[in-house]
Amino acid sequence: MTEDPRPAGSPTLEDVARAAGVSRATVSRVVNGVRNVDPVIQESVRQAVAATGYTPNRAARSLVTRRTDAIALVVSGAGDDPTPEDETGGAHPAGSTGGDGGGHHAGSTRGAHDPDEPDGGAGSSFTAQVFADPFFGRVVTGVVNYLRPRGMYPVLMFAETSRARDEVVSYLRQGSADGALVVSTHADDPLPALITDAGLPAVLYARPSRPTRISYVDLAHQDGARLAAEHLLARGCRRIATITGPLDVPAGQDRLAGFRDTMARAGQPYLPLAEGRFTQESGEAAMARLLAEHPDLDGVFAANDVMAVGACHVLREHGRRVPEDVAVIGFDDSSAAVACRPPLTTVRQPVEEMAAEMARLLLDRLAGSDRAVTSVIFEPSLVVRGSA
Amino acid sequence: MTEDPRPAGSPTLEDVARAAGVSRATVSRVVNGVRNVDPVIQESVRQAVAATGYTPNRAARSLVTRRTDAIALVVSGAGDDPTPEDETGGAHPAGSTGGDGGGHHAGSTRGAHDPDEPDGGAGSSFTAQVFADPFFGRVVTGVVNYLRPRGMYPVLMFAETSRARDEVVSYLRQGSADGALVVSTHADDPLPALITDAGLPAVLYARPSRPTRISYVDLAHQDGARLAAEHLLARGCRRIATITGPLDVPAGQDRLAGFRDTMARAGQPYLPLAEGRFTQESGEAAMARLLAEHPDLDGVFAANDVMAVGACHVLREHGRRVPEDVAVIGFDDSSAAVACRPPLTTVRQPVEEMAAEMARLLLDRLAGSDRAVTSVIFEPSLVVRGSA
DNA sequence: ATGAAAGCGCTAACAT
DNA sequence: ATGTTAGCGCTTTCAT
Repeated sequence: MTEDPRPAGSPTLEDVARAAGVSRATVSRVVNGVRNVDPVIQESVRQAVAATGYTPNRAARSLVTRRTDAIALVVSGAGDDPTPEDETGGAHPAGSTGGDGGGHHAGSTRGAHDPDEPDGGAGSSFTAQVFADPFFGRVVTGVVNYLRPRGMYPVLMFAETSRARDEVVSYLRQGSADGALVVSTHADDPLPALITDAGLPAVLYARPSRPTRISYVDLAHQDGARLAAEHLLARGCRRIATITGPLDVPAGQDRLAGFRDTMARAGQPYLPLAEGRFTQESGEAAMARLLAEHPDLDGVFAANDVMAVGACHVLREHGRRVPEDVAVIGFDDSSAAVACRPPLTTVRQPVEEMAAEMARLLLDRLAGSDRAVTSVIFEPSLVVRGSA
Repeated sequence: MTEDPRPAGSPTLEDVARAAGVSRATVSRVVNGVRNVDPVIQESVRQAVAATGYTPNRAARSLVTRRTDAIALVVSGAGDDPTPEDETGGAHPAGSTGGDGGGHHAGSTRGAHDPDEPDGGAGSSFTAQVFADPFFGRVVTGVVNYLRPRGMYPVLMFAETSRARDEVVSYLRQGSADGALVVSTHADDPLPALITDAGLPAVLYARPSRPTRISYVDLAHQDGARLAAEHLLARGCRRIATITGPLDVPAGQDRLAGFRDTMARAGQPYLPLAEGRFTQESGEAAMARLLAEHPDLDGVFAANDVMAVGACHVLREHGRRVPEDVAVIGFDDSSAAVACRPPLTTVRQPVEEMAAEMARLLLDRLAGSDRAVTSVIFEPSLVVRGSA
């Protein structure tokens, strides 16, 4: 009987305007907090908003503002498209605990799903490996903590194949996100170049291995390694070895360089080393090699905590006490460090703060207030716990 | 000189249409793969698309389709807004390695930032705790692996305060995402109800502690606990204790119930227990309590791997060998299980598959093919490694 | 300070 | 099979 056909969907600006007896433009101004609005009208509009339960439609808003208030957080690898023989090779996310491989399943497996790599399966997939390392969770934490107060949320993407990289670029070009925060886990990652070539705003975590005109945050890795070396030396260690990160990525190179330099300056020209891949498993293997060749070593610097944990395990299995017989020092100050027994003395990388800064740089760039390409380098610090 | 004022922004459908000499509608059809398009025209449109470098604008598309192809992945807590005295209390994300607390920072701290809880700082923040547990990374992995082939990506959100919950609801109401996948870490989480009350599509990971008309995936926790009990019993353990999860969440309750029942049926009516909070730290504390009261125990079931790891540490420190003196069995089969020495025998929860299923349920619901509220329960399985 | 109107780029009837 | 047209809901000149 009434001539008030309720609008089907959720209320629009139009509805609010009608309810408040003003124009759409005015409601829009109030909603967006634009000045030049009569306080009285302002109030009535607010009431109308509340009464109607109005919520602005993001798509409509984006269409005109050309902003989405979403940013992509992409974890990038350097791999080419996977080829049959490349399945497990090449890729080594910066620190994973390695394949969940071992262990045979016993007991009832009458689960509703096929156990052989179903959708979303863990497998040795890149995404699975990525989160096995505490590092990425910290990046997410830092990014979220910075973004959230600003009403923004990260869209999680992975770019480990060229196909995935194209999808990321495409996603950004569609205007699905205003920019990208990229954490690269590999050397020669083509993604940063792809993004900048497309003229898309982005900021990196860590210096790209290929020079690229793009802002990034990074750690003074060499300084961190120096802290580690000095600590080991000060402690009296004289037969020191190191488990490096992958030597094709800057972080791996720099940590080694910084450590070796400090050792050399201290009159220790010979530094046994074994390369790891930032995974616990690789750390274990590296430690075993080191121990085989240098049974008398009394100090080890691992280029990250996860490998240090692996080293501790192997040392213990070989009857060495940590830190009494062999002092071990890690890098990152991740949750793995405190979970370890003894807790790891380590070089702290303020990942959360660095990630937040990365987000800040991107947002500044988006706001247009800071167009220049810059880099922000953080200082590491030593955290002394039980292992050294 | 030419009368071809290049469009400022990126090319639109209009541009492509002009280049191909057809109408916008036709281009739209080609782009969206709608049938009824002459192969010849189809080809010329494709060329025009390539030539112009066209990419569809997501906002414009969303505006009319009312779909964003984005889904929210929200990690939810039950906390009220934090009050001064509530800072560290109440909240216990389902498993974190506990505060990074210990360890004093030494050495140079001439970092560019204030060390006292800056933007994005780790602190004891909810987000930081969440990712300290391997569990969430696995959820993300499963969700991403399911979504990605479908051209969708998760938006990461945290909802640990009532304010944050409102923001999540608001975000969804704005049409920023088509639906939500929610992983609740606490008992009495109000978020599921808030979401369904708002008529928003969502699927849960784990049965809500309050009955709610909402689909979810879950694990047959009791069956898992039974597997653990049977294994310990079969192994010959007769003085068995358990470290439970928080007893106000279903997963904690069910795992205890299943374990206790199986023990009772096996003629073991007395089950010493200590409650943990799914964190390594709490697992350590619980183990210490158990050991103090029952120095002769020979088997321990921890309600998750992270606590089991803590238990192993404490047992070793008290001179017990695992598994020779005390057998330890965990739950989840997370990366913590294989990282542990000895590697943990554990009850596997197929988190990645469950998360993928959760995503599938949501997408089905969004596609309208499946409106009914359902639950999918997965079967756990026993993974035998070294600790038991 | 407020309203009218244009238009962001796209899809989906509807017409042909 | 293709083109025409009418919006989707919003912000933003431009008038007033």
